[in-house]
Amino acid sequence: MDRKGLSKEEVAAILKEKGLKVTIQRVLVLKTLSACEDQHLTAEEIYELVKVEYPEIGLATVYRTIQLLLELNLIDRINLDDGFARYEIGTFNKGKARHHHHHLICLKCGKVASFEDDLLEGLEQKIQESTGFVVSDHEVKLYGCCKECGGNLLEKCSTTK
Amino acid sequence: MDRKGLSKEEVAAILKEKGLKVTIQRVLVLKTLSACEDQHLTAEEIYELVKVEYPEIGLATVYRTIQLLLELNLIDRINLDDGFARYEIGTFNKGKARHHHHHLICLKCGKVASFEDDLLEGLEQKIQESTGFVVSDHEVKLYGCCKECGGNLLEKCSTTK
DNA sequence: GTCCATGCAAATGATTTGCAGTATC
DNA sequence: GATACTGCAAATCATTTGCATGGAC
Repeated sequence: MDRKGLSKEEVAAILKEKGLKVTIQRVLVLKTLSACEDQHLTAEEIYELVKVEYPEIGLATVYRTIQLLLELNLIDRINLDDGFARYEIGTFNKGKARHHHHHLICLKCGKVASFEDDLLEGLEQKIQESTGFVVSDHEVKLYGCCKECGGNLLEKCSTTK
Repeated sequence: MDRKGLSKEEVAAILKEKGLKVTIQRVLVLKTLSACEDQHLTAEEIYELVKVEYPEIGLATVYRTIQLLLELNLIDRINLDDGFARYEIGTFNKGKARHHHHHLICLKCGKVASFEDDLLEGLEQKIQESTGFVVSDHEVKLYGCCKECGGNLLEKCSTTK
């Protein structure tokens, strides 16, 4: 649990910098998201993880904290159409308009990998010229079959999200 | 309401071809989606539209029909993160793996425009080479500001979804 | 000490489901 | 005529909210 990600002190500093009151609950939620930055956690999962260190926390607080962190652009919301919203820590890109992560979703095992790339720079330009729509951000989901599943969609394997 | 899209007969033929029992409710749901192909309707909106022609229909039937049409790949689900799932008639591309529509979402007026394009052909190749992930489909959302809103995100205007 | 944040329980709201009646094939 | 589909009402379940208490500054 304490293997990687930001320390409590670093997380507290971020909250303070954003003008937020620093509470144990907020620190732990953000620290958990930071430690699990490759995991796309649901609110319920965050709740369970934080409870390990601080069993008194309520689920409603987790939801309220998530809401707050979203508004501050500290975290991103992802929707994998399985009935849960999922969250991951933001990219902290300096200055520029916020960019979401992009995701590779394996249709066989359900695994989700993130990747970071300004894939669509040329496209945004093209769209703007042809439609007048000015693109400020994009979100991309790629569906297919991961290496471990062998690129073959016909077999079955276990699910990890 | 009867302006464009498929006729009842055409819709009935599609259902029959898929091996489904042809009922008034199914015909009207699919016909409505076809008539509003540029509108990204919610289940509730479909319900209201079908009720005009067939007031006895129940909301549960609309949901069950949508589910069915999704499984048959006749329609696509889109999520604009506003708490509703939205639906649009599929692209009917012959043979090939299914491709979602892509969407331009105006952050100012909320308008959503669709566009169809194999934007990411090169990228899919690149990803496959570097990660072993075989991409079979992609979904892209572009956020920004539409022509009518003047590409300036600071003003306000009415919302149409 | 003030005011905001929290925990609990109750409310909300989109979507799903059970069941008895009804329509399609 | 058998079976699958429908409508209604009740159930579900993620998320939100009201309110009294507790904690951060």
